[in-house]
Amino acid sequence: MTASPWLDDEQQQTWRAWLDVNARLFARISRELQATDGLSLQDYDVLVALTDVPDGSVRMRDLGVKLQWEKSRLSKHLTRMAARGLVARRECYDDRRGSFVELTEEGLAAIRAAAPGHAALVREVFFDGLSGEQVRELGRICATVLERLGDEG
Amino acid sequence: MTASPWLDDEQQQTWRAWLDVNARLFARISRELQATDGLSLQDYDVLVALTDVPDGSVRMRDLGVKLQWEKSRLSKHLTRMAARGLVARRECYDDRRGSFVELTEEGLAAIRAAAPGHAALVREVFFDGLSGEQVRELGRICATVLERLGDEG
DNA sequence: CCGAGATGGTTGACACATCATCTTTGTCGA
DNA sequence: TCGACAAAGATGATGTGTCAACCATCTCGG
Repeated sequence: MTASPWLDDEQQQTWRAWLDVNARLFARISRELQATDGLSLQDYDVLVALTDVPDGSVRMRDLGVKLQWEKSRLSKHLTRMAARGLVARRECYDDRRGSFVELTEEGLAAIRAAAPGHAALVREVFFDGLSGEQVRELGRICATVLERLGDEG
Repeated sequence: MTASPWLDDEQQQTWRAWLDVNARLFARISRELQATDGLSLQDYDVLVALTDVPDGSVRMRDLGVKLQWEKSRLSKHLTRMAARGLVARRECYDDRRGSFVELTEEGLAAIRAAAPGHAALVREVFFDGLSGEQVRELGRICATVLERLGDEG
């Protein structure tokens, strides 16, 4: 903290490239997913999280932890998804404050339809240009930064 | 396209880590900037773009190209920023459809106040954990992906 | 058992992004 | 020069994220 706070040229350049890649990657994938499957990237994340558990049913609270979403964000997004029939809410009898979210038939169909195209796109724009060693290095880099960000985001 | 569209385990893991890093990094930096300087990351980007030019005055159109923002996004954001006194609009006499945006004293003061802390935070959570070689490799990776994304985002 | 505080979830106000559409103005070829 | 088309920017509708406040319920120490 005593030294200059500034980034050197190389860092500056890398940082801008990082931001740029992310913005474009996100925009591209998100637009594609919306156009071909009618899902937002956030819908996709929720559906994936729900298919990750055996019976497709999770407590809101746990879903929030898993996705690292604020509770109000989760609540509102699920309301919208429920209105579209992709998920359903179920009461929680153990803890009457709580509630479960479960995958509907429609939601399952949607994620099944979207997943292959999504994965293919990610490969096409991201992984197909990188060597195995680059992918490993990138994995290490991300792990390092995640560590520095701490357990709380 | 004939092969399986899926990602292998290593790719899967790296992809999730990448998404996670981005979400958290963005959240952290954005929250910090808002809390300490009252600026959103988007405000910051606009102000940086304006300080990049000698007289702190740019055509909307050029600003849009530089930031890669949709024109309506730019228009609305600048309206909000102008209402807060960070920027001002000026007429364009060459092309009467157009308009200029210029940095105000307040805007300049805001970016000057915010920049050091922002840069320090980026270094702290991002670069300080990485070796020079990792930074260079990351730069190459970003460049590759940017290329694959094409000139249009 | 009770009351203070923590927790789960929803809601309202507002910041922000996107899409479609509109107005004004510029451009360029017939 | 005029008329079609493109470009610059603003705007309204809608979807989404954040923050703060809220209600209901749970938990736990006294």
